Amino acid sequence: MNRHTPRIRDVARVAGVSTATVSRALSKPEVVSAATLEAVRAAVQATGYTINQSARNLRQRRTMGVVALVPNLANPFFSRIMAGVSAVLAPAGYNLLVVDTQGPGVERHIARTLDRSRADGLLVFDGTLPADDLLPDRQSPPVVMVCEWIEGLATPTIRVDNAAGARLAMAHLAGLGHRQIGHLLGPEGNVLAQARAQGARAALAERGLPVREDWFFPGDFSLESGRRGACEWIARPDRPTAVFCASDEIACGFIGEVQRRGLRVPKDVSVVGFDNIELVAHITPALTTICQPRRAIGEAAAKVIIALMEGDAAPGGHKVLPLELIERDSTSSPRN
Amino acid sequence: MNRHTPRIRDVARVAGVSTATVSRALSKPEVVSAATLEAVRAAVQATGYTINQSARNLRQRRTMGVVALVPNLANPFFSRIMAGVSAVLAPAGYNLLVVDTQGPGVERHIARTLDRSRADGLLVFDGTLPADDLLPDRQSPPVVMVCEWIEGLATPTIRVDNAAGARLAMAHLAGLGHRQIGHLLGPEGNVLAQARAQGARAALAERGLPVREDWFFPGDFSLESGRRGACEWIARPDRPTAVFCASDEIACGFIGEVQRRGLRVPKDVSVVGFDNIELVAHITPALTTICQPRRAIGEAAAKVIIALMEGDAAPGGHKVLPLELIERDSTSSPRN
DNA sequence: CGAGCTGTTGTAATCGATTACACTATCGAA
DNA sequence: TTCGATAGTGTAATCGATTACAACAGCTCG
Repeated sequence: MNRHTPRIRDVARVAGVSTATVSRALSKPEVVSAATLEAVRAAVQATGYTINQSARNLRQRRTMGVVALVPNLANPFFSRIMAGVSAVLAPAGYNLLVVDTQGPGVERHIARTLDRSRADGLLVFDGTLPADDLLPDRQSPPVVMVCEWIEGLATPTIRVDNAAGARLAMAHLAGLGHRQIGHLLGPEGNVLAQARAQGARAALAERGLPVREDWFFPGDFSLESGRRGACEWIARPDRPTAVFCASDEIACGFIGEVQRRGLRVPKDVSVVGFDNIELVAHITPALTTICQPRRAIGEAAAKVIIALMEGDAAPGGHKVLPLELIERDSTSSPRN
Repeated sequence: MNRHTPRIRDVARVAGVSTATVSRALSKPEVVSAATLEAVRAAVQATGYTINQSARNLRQRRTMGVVALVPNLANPFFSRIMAGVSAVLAPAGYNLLVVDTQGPGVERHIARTLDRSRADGLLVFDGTLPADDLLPDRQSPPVVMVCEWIEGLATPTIRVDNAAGARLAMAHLAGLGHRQIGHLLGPEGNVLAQARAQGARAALAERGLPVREDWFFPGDFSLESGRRGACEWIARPDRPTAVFCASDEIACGFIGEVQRRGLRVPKDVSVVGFDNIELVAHITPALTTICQPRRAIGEAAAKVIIALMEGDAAPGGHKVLPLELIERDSTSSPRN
């Protein structure tokens, strides 16, 4: 019958009221009379009307969209956080847009998202973005940093205390009797990696244990860098009896290579990871690791950005979620 | 200075031209004179103008958005596919919206996305959605099924030949000399799980090997279901000497539990997975698995949906991407 | 009985870009 | 010189909902 999708005008005609009334019936039902409300409902049914979001967005000057800027979408670390974000955003009527900050020519694309007509809010998971772009001004939507942060940028941040997590790990290893403890680092410029390394150094120093830079192996959070770390670790004549890895993926890569070389975990080396991704409970040995409440991080981030978008000026600012050491089978007392 | 964000009218005034000209200068530069183009460019610079997407969307009757309906966002299997999708969508100017099809009350939310004013295209990763909702009509945007599909729904689909993948796995195990081969199933209603199970059965039958239903262990793609499968497998007096798992996560859960019980892989049981997620190359033993080209799947899906959105009526329809068995260390000849 | 509410509805302006159509200037061909 | 084609630009309608404002009915209160 209708050659095009029904508009609010069609509903109004069928219901015998004005478009204003239809609009009100749909968005604030409490201001229209019961009879009219019913008529509108029926007309909506009859016409199969669905609202045109673009028109509403234009008029209301918002997009109902939240953009998540994620460094490397392929990293499974983010998936559970995203699930948490989505679980809060969706019921509130917001759309979750995902943008990968890696890859060629993304700068342009990111810049595009940074204005209000694109998104009402921004969740930034990447601490390496140029801080200038994220400064709050009239043009750009509110920003919440998640996990990572940018030094000197005062923006609400949801994160964990990474240094404290590193201390937990080191305390656990030291408590088991290890006195020679190394660290597999995350990527050089990364704030998480830095905080974890700094926490590890501090924990060693506090206990009077050696802080040897040649036991801090370079890496980048990836499996492959864990594997390389294992090669370097093995090659060292005086190698640490335990290592704390800046991520679970590093730990998996490390353990895999160590085992492939015929050594045993935890017998020959104890290993602690960071993140507690699902899988590490099931590898052999099950990985002792620092558990990040990933879903809670996502949920918290979503709640804060919603509060900001809906006008709450100061919705709590920085939020630091608790970390926890999960002891499994990859750590034990050193051999002797 | 300006109390509000600059509009095209402001640019027009500064450049001394009409809004129509500004619009043309920005979207089809070839139709305006070089001088005007330059003036507009300068004016855009001067005013800091950025286009208002909502207005453009309203007028052009599109949203530049593609929605991905994903069952369980937390599943790392999807992350690399999403990276592929994003890598194609972003340069083409489309936004990627992600919706989790699990969780409470999502039906309403999904329904909302299914009209043209919300998204220009739909990528469906969930084969359990009601087929009716996805039937193409004037109201709903084009749909591409990815990985999973819905029986009887003629919609372009990007997938792999799951049954063939299962055959590859079984052929590999049979080739090693196994004659008692089991299968850890995916979730019951899932088309992927069904296709893989059916392929596994067929491969066994073709070779005259026993097809024993009690060697088909129930599961749901998860690590935990792999662990449970291992418990059941161990409890069986006459257990198969090899198992093919419907996903890598199942395989990891299975291997972990088997090893925890003191048995060895592949000595006591050979294991083949499905997907080739990054991690399984690094566990011990490295997992032999069927490699899905996940990034390529994402890229292909994005290309097809773009073609559909831009009007190509028949952009190739079904596309089946190649699978490959990757032999690692979790499979060997049976003990005797 | 009239002023002042309250509750309900309609009219029309508005959000900001795109684009159909009309118009002018310029140039080559007849 | 005139006609037509072409290139470049402006005017104003349009996309579809929201909402400021006004209008009006029915009531209460003095």
